[in-house]
This record gives sequence, structure tokens and C-alpha cells, in this order.
Amino acid sequence: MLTIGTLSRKTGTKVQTVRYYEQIGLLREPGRTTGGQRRYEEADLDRLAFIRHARQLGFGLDAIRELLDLSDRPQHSCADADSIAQRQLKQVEQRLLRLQALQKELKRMIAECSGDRVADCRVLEVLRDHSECLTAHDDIGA
Amino acid sequence: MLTIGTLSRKTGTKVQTVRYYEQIGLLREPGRTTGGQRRYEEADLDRLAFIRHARQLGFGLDAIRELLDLSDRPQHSCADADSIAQRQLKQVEQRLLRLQALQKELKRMIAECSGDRVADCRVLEVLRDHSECLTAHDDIGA
DNA sequence: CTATATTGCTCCAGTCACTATAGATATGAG
DNA sequence: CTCATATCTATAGTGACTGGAGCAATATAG
Repeated sequence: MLTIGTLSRKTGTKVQTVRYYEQIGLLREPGRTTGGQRRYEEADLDRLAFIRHARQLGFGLDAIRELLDLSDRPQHSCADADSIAQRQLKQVEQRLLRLQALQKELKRMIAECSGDRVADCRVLEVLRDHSECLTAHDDIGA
Repeated sequence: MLTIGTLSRKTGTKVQTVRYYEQIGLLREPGRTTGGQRRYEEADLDRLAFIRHARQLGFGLDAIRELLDLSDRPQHSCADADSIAQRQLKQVEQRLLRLQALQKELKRMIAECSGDRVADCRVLEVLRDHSECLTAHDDIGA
């Protein structure tokens, strides 16, 4: 029997986050003591560790929900799990491309700046005039 | 005199977003028609374009506020603008490192998967057992 | 057994940067 | 004048938590 605090410490999850996961149905409602405190079992620890690990890999909670469902059906084909991971990989790769473009643009901006008066600042100038950009960056979002 | 819709179209900003920027004080309150509709001037267009461009480069609204303030003081040293951009570059580079690690891990997970039963799925297995990870990824967030 | 320290409880609000909706009003073209 | 389109306000929702208030339960020391 584990308290919420133990669960929290063992998985590196904030206590509130554990309760939040319960609230949105990612974790089951655990048993309670007579005083009303949550008490967990080892299985809950495993499940939470799975969730946190998937979060660290950037999976959204909806994707994690799918992965957990799959994980509960061992005889099912694993193609679904694969395609979720593929989807995630694609997202990561897209964000990488965007960030690399941003990095380039920022570096150039900074490199070109003389560090003198604001009136001649390249950083501000580039921001003011989109046409000075080398790379296209049309959508917003990391 | 520009309507909010024209401003929106010319900068690729949603109308609501323009109003939102006004609400949080990034844009001034524009004049109104007798009927109460907003009417903007060219200067507002420039300012909004600046904001959008900075957003595309990943700057947060607070950083943008600082940059706009600086932009209004042409005689001021541009070192501040530089350091804001430097800060942003650092953030971008950190996120790049993280995403690159994620990419590697996801690729490995997917490559190792046989595509057979869930019971033997490497994707799920790796998620279940953190110790199988090659790279450390301790904090959450893109 | 008691005093205290720590942990836990619920409920609610806030974060960031928007986005969406509903229902009413204004404007511009024909 | 009619009608389509644009705009108005106000409010709530997104994702994934995080923080705080105010109180109750549990663990530990003496």
C-alpha cells in the first residue's frame, strides 16, 4: 500500500498531478483509508511510471491513453502502438525543423547587430521587416 | 483607417487575437466609429506585424513587450534587445537538444519493434521500463 | 497518551497564448 | 431598403498541469 506521496516521489510526479490524472481518468480511483486518504498498489506505480515516461518522450495525454489501452490487450496487433509512435516521431521531426530555422534566424540577427543604438539595431530591424528573413516561418508554435 | 478585419488579413492574425492583444495591452485601444467598431492606423499595422513576426520566432509575449518598449526608445543602447534575443536563442537551442534526444529514442523504439503482438511490442516495453533508455530525459516539456 | 510535524484532503484559480461560441449590432453593396 | 458580411461583447474552453487556502489525517518523538 502506497501513499500518494510515495507514488509521487517514486515517479517524480507532483502530488497534484497524480490527482489530476485520476480526475481525467488516466489513473483509476484508488482505495481509501478510513480517514479518506488514497492508497495505491504496485500496479498503479507501474501505470504512472509508464505515463510519465511517455510524457517525457513528448506524447500527449490522449496518445498515452491509447497506448495504455493497447498495453492492456496483449494479444492485439502492435501496429497501432507503432503508428502512434510514428505520429509522435513525425511531430518531433517537424518541430525540429522549425526550431532549426528559428535558431538560424536568431543567430543571424544577433551576429549582425552592432550592439550600438536601438535606432540601428539589427535585431529590432529584422523583427520589424519580415522581408529580411532568409527562411520562411509562417506558422506559430514551438 | 483600417478595420480589424483588414489588420487581421494583412498580418495573418485572427481577429480575436488582435482584440486579445489589445486586452493585454500589447496594442493600444484604437479609435472607434460612431457604431463602436475599431478603426486602426498604419502604425498599428506595423506594431502588429512586429508582434507576429516575433511570435513566429518563438518570443513570448513578455519578451515582445520588452522589445517593443526598446523599439520606442531609439537612443537607448541596443544591448538589451540583444540579450533578449540571446535568451531566446538559448531557449531554442535547449529545446533542440531535447527534441534531438527524443527523436533518437523514438526512432530506436520504432526500429526495434517487430510489428507483431502487443505482448512483445518494443514501443510499449520501452515506455514501461525507463531503464531501457539510452538517453536521459528527465524533465517534461517540449 | 499527547504534542507536533508532515502529509493528505477538497475546491478553486491561474498559467500561456490564444480559440471558439452565442447572440446582438454595424456597415457596405446592390 | 434589404441583405450579406463584418464586428461587437462576454464568456468559456484548450493542454497539462501548478499553486494556494483552509482544514483533516497520519506518523513520530517524548
